[in-house]
Amino acid sequence: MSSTGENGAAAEPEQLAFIRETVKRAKPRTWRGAKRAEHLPVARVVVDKGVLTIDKFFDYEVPAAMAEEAQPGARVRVRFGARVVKGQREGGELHDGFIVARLEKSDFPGPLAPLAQVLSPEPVLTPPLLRLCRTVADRYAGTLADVLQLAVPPRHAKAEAEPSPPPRPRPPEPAPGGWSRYPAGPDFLAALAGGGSPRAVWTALPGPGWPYEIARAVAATLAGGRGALVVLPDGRSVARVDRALTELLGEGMHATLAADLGPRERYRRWLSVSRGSVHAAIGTRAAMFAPVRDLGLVVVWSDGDGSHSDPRAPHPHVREVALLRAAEESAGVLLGGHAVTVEGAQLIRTGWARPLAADRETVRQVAPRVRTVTDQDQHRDAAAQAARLPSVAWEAAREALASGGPVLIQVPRRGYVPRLACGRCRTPARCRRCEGPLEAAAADAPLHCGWCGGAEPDWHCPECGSFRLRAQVIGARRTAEELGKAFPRVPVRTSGRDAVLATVPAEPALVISTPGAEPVVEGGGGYAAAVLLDGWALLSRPDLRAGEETLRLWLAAAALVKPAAEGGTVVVVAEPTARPVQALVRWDPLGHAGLELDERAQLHFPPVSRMASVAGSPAAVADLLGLIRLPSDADVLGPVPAPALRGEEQERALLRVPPGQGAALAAALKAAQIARIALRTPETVRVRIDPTDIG
DNA sequence: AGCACGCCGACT
DNA sequence: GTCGGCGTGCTC
Repeated sequence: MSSTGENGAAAEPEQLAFIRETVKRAKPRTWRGAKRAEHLPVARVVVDKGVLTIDKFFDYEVPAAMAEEAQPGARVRVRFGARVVKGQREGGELHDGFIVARLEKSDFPGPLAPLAQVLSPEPVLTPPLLRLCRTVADRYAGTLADVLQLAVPPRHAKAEAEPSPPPRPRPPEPAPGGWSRYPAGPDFLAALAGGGSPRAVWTALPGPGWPYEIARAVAATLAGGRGALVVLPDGRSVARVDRALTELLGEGMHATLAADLGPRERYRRWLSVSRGSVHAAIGTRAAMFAPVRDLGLVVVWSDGDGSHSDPRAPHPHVREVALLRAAEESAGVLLGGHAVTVEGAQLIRTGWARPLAADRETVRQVAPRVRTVTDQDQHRDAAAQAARLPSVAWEAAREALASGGPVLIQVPRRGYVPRLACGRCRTPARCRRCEGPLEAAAADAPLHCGWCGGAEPDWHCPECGSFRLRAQVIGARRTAEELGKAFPRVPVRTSGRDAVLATVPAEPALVISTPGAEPVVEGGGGYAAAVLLDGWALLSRPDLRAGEETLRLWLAAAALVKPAAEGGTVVVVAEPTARPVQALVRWDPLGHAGLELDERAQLHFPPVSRMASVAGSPAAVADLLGLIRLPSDADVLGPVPAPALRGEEQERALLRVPPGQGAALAAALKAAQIARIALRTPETVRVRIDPTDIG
């Protein structure tokens, strides 16, 4: 076969793609014997190479032709892994990297290879961004290269060629607005405007005001001559703050770094921040690294939301990155939400942040009335019974619809797949032979075991003897169908995973939503009522955060309901004595977070202790645990069997250290990982600081 | 990761 | 004598 490509017409698409790629990107010359730059001839480079370049910088010679462009922060290509043949350096794979410094001389004893190419002189990796990425990598036992991938967006040449507008003018100091509802609110704004760095854990009042409060905090920071950054958990909340900022400051005063923009627009906006044209940035998770200059304020909204945790290694969390930035860049912090996380409560308790909350009287004025009801309380009405609505919930929904407002029904996610449990006492229905979960292919279909497949024709509950079964959670779709029958002639709208509604009209309707997908009522009036169904399903999840998370989901829904004075009612179907239920009834998220924090402290759980998980094959986990040199008062929990991965047996161990030793734990884990690579141990161990799924 | 260098057993 | 085993170490 010819190697010259005459058979190109028959080539596979991948080959064509490869050819196009190689043709498009000009091959950098070797710069063999080229003159080197006279001034600062050494470029220190962070090479964007996977795990194996264990966090080292490499020095390269700067050819004279690149002396001007090869500035710190610039993207470059370098040859890596070359070999020396007959005194000449040959080959070496091209890798992308960033210049971190220009130096007079290198401390590397051998000869330096020249930079292959300056991809772009744009100084994207600014010193503060580099410092932040280094700090985040250390905090999470990850590599700088991994964090850089999260922090610096891919280059888009056209976007880079466009000039950014001149720096935006500073807005005037805003009036306190909704912040005057919080005793410490006006002072908080004034401190930001005055160049101070106040740090607050903000319990946001229910209602539609919070995006405007965030916008005012941003405006105050800009007015004081500094920059501001806001990170929110999803696109809908970004859009709300985006609108509030535009209303308050006008067009073009902030950059919205949304994920759905396309690479060019995204990079264009990122550059407008990096170049200092725009002083405020908002966005979802990835925006946590936005290179806002002279940062005066970082805002994180709803820091308990799971999407603030980055799924990519080393899994940095928006709140933690925000706190690291605030410390490093002397910025203020606003950690806000309708709920308060345990981490927020801890920041208050240690004195690092101040609580920013309204007094009880104000809360009473704006919060809806909350009632609890157990789901044993069945309604007499046949339709309500079919919809499994307790009578209190049924009445509340009926009255709310009659009053002319929409009613929100929150249903835990699960779809149609029924996981069965005892209809009376909620004990999961299990197979008598293998303890596997019992399932039914359809409602009224015969029972069988989900593990061994055996039939279970005459099940009864081993705990209470009941013969009644029910699906553990009825999904949003089926709830919608059944409620539609229960309330004929009332429109039913659903919002969930696949189709999330941003808003619903302020008219009678049943709005069925999974937690976190609740639409906002147009016009700012709010729902007339909300019914929070199947609370037990949220509360009984085997997760350390189940209580905290349930309260967060409930408060987020309840915050969309009208104040009690305007008839707003929330009915939560759950055991009334449960702590999150109590906290919802009293609308006391801060108190709840404090109690949770006490409990975590007692049990030596995070965030009072710092934890890390190590997962992999039993041999690999044992190997790492044998190598690691942990701080003396560290605990090793496990290893225990974990769910198989691609059919491979897996184990997981948890490492735990007391407060203040998180950095030591991360360092020990990183050292052990490096040692394993050096010893050429084949199987990798997945290390995760602050694991999210601990039962 | 690749890929070379390096120091001990059976072969043309 | 040499070819080659993959242990060990490096990549600017």
